[in-house]
Amino acid sequence: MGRTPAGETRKRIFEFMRHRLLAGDPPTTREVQEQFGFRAVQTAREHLEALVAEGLLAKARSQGRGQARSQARGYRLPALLEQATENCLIPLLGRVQAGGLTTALEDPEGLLPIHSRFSEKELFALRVRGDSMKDAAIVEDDIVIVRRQANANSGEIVVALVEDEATVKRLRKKGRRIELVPENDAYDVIVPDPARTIILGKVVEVRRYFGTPPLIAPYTDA
Amino acid sequence: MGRTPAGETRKRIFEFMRHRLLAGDPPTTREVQEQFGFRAVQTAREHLEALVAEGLLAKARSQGRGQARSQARGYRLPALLEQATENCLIPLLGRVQAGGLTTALEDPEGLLPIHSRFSEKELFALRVRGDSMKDAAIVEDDIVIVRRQANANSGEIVVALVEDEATVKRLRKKGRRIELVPENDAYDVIVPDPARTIILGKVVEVRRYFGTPPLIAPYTDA
DNA sequence: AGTTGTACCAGACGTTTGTCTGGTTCGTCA
DNA sequence: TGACGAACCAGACAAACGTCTGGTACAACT
Repeated sequence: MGRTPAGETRKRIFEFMRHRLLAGDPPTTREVQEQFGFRAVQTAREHLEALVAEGLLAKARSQGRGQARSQARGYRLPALLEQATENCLIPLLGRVQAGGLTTALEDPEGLLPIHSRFSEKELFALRVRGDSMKDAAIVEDDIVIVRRQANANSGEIVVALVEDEATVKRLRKKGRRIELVPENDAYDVIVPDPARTIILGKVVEVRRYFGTPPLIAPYTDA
Repeated sequence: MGRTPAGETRKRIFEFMRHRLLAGDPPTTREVQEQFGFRAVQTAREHLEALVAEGLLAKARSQGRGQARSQARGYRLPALLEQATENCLIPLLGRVQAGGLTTALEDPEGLLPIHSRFSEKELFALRVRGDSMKDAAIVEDDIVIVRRQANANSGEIVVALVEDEATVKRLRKKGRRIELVPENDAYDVIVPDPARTIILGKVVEVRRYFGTPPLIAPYTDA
């Protein structure tokens, strides 16, 4: 029977699917059936296939062999399919004061879940200490997300290890020399000894959380 | 045969699972088997069950009835299980200049994928225009993530609709009156007409992207 | 030499789950 | 009034998939 107003149930089903899929828990056809009180699997299936036809859902490929049948729990969000490098966990390193090179990078608060175009392995996050980048709108307790790279262009904001201390500054190249420029009149430009300075990476993102701290997963792997 | 050095394959399997699960595409036991070239399903299964025993993986509950059997593609990341309200898509609204109340909130750039403790429905994101919050380290083109709420405490940063224009300011309450305080000496405090002012929500997060823009999903639903 | 533990293999059983065939009810439009 | 499509239902088949039983090979320790 055409019980519901037309497309109304369909929309609710899409919302349900979207939530489950974003949670990483793809439902089966029968779970959809039960969720919406259908007495036939086929009803749920027809709605789902209609959503696929509309392009709102996608079905996971049956990788490899025959393709007649889809896989179990195989509905996906098409937008997420395109961007494989979506969800990842990157180490969030605490505010480092000093210490050796290795210790400077091994004080993890945990793993920060982010969405990024970059590959997970080339990223890490660092909590900012001090106000030397105040005029670049980066302040104490901000989290900078850093892409590991040994070089950067002049003008980019980088994380550098100077004399075993990690610091966030704007990079300025003068010929073959480099300078680390704070964005705060109260601080002086650092002209580091190249032999004792390593560029850890380039800041690709800044985040600041008010009130509620970010979701952080416990640090598990190395 | 004890081919691999001990725990080496196990670690690689965990990495594989983690990637697949974060991508929202949980593998089957047999997919793990093929991925690692095992000739028996059981081998993959034993590794997976070992990871569950170590607490690195979890198995999805067979919700409801008997619990003897797990569901298909049922391995999950335990950290993600605990926090159901993880992954969500929130509308990113463009920089609004003017326009009616409704139009002010309906100029979506797309859907921004984020991880948050808040429920998806109470959140939206807004691109910041102008430098009136410069001293609070919020500048042009920043993205503020806002939790919808009609009231806020004094001192919190809010998004308010004043005379049909959306604006980010710090809220100050003076008795029954409210003030919207810019954090920039070049601007004056706004003492808005309460009848023509609505607090849209409170800023819970600020983001700034350098170089590479954020991942944004196309706007689909209403 | 025996024991123990890890990593692996072969094959099977039974549930889960996608898919199919065929049917009903209702609203809409010609 | 009939045709048609949308939404729904009943029941079944077959592939996918978790799980089990019973094995082998090898290293480490006693």
